[in-house]
Amino acid sequence: MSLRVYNTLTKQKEGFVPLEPGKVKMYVCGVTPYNHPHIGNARPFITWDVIKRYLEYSGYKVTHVQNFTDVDDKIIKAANKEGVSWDAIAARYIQGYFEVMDRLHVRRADVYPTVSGHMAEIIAMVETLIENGFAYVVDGDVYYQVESFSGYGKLSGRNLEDMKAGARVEVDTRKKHPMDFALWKSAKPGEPAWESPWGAGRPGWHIECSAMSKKYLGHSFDFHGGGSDLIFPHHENEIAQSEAAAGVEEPFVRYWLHNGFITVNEEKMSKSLDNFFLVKDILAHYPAEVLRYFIVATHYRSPLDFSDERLTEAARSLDRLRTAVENLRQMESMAGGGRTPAGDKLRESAIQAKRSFVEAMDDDFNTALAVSVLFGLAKEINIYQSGVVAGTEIPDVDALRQAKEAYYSVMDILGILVAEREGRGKEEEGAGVVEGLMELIIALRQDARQKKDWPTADKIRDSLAALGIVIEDSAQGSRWKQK
RNA sequence: GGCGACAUAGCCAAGUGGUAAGGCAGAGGUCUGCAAAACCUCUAUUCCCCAGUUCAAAUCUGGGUGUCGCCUCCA
Repeated sequence: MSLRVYNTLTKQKEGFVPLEPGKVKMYVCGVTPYNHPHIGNARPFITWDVIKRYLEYSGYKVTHVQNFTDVDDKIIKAANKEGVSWDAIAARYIQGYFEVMDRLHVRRADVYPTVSGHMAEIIAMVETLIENGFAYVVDGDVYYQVESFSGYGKLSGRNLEDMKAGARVEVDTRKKHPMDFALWKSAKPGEPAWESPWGAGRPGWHIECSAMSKKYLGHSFDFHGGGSDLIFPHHENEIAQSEAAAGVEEPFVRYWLHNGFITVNEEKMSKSLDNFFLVKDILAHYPAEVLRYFIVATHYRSPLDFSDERLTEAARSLDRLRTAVENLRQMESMAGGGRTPAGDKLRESAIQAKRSFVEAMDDDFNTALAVSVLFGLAKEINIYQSGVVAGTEIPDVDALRQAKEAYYSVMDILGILVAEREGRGKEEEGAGVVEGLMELIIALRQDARQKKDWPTADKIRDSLAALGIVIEDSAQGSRWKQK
C-alpha cells in the first residue's frame, strides 16, 4: 500500500508519485492578514500540518511554501478605517496568525512569501503573459484573457459558456470576456501602489500565488492546497497564469487538495456572514489540543460543524486518549521484567496499530480512521495497565516500549497530546501529577493481597499523608493532590 | 439559472461490491472505602426514498426528496 490522494483536478483518488523521488514540494494558500484567524481559517493549516508530518514520517523531504496576501482591498479598508498604514495592519495580523498557529502546534513553513516582497517577480510574470498573448492592457490595467487558455475551467469543472450564462456580476465592458480577470490594477487615490511598465498600481489577487510558487518551487510541483472555496476562481486562475507563462507540457500542480468548510449551524463560517469564531477566543476556553483533535477527528474533505457541544465532546474523547498516555507513563516508571503473554498481546497490538495507521493515512490522509486506531491501542494499553495495577502482571519492558513508540508516533503526526507526553498536561490544567503515587497504591494492594487484608481508606490516607499527599473530596469525587 | 458535493444509531463519524469501525451520550455488570478512571456486555436486521444491475449493494446505475457549497471577497 502506498499513498493515494484525492485530486480535485481529476476528481478521483490517485497514487502519489512525487516529481522528484524522495521530495515533496507543496504550496498552501495562506491568509489575507486583515483580522485574526477564525477556526475556519485554521482548518487548512492544521490539515496541511498533519499532511506534512505524515509525508516526513513516510520519508519525504518536504518543502512547504505558504503565502501572506499582504496587499489587498480588505487590508487597505481596515487601514483606512483605523487610520494606520496598510503594512501596519498586515504586520499585526501576520503576528496574530503565528501566535495562534504556534499554540495549535502548527509547525512553520519553510517560506512565507508576501505580495509586497515579490513585486518584481509578479511584474515579470505579467509581462511574460502579455508577451505570450495571454493578457492585454487597458488604461493601466492588465487583464488575463481566459479564452486564450484552452484549459480554462478544467479544475472547477466549468466551461466558459456556462460561466457567461451564469455570470452574476456586472461586466466591465473593457474586458474581452466577462471572466477575464485582473493581473494588475492601476493605482487609485489613497491606495498603495508600485511602479510597473503599465503605470503605478498593484497586483490582482491571483497572480501572487503563481509568481511566488514559481520562485520557490519551480514551474511544476507536487501539492497545492487550500479551502474548497478557492477552487474557483483563485486556483483556476492560478493554473491559467502559471501554465500559460511556463509554456511547457508539465502541469503546474500535480495534485490539488482542497479541504471542506467549517460550518456553524450547517452554514459556512465566514467573515461576511458574521458567524465566525476567532481561534484566539476559542483558545481562551478550550485547550489547543481539543481544537486540534476536533479538526483531525473528521476527514479533511468533509464539512465540519462547529459548536460548543462538539468541542466538549472532543475534550471528552481526548481525555480517553490522555488516560492511556498517563497509564503508559506510570508503568514506565515502574521496575519492569521480561516477556510475558500479556506483553506479547500488547506488542502485537502496537505493531498492528502502526500498520493500520499507515493504511489509514495512505488513503487520502484519513485522520478520522487514524484516530480510531489510536482508541484501539489505548484500550489495549489500559487492559495491560489493569493487570499491572492488579499485581498480576510485571511490566514487560519491551512491550511497553513498542506500545509507547506506536502510540506516540501516531499522536505526533496528528499533533495531539503533545504536552501530556512530556508529563506537562495536568500541570497546564492546574493539577499536579504525583510522581510515584501509582507505585505506592500498587504496592499497598500487592501487600494487601498477600496478607488477605484489603487496605482501608484510612490506611491509604495515612500512607499518603506520610508522603505529603492529601486526598481532596469534591463534587466530582476525590482527587489526588500533592501539597 | 449554471456547476458540484453530501445524506450511515440519540449525537458525531469511518466504511465505496462480500454481509455496518471508532468516539460521545445512555443501560447493566466487574474491580474499588465511596467515587473517578479502566475493563466487560448491550444500544443501526440496517445505511434518505423508489426502481434496477448482481449470487451478493450502505457501496454500482436511473429517478425522486432533502441539506450544503461554488458561480462576488472568502480557508
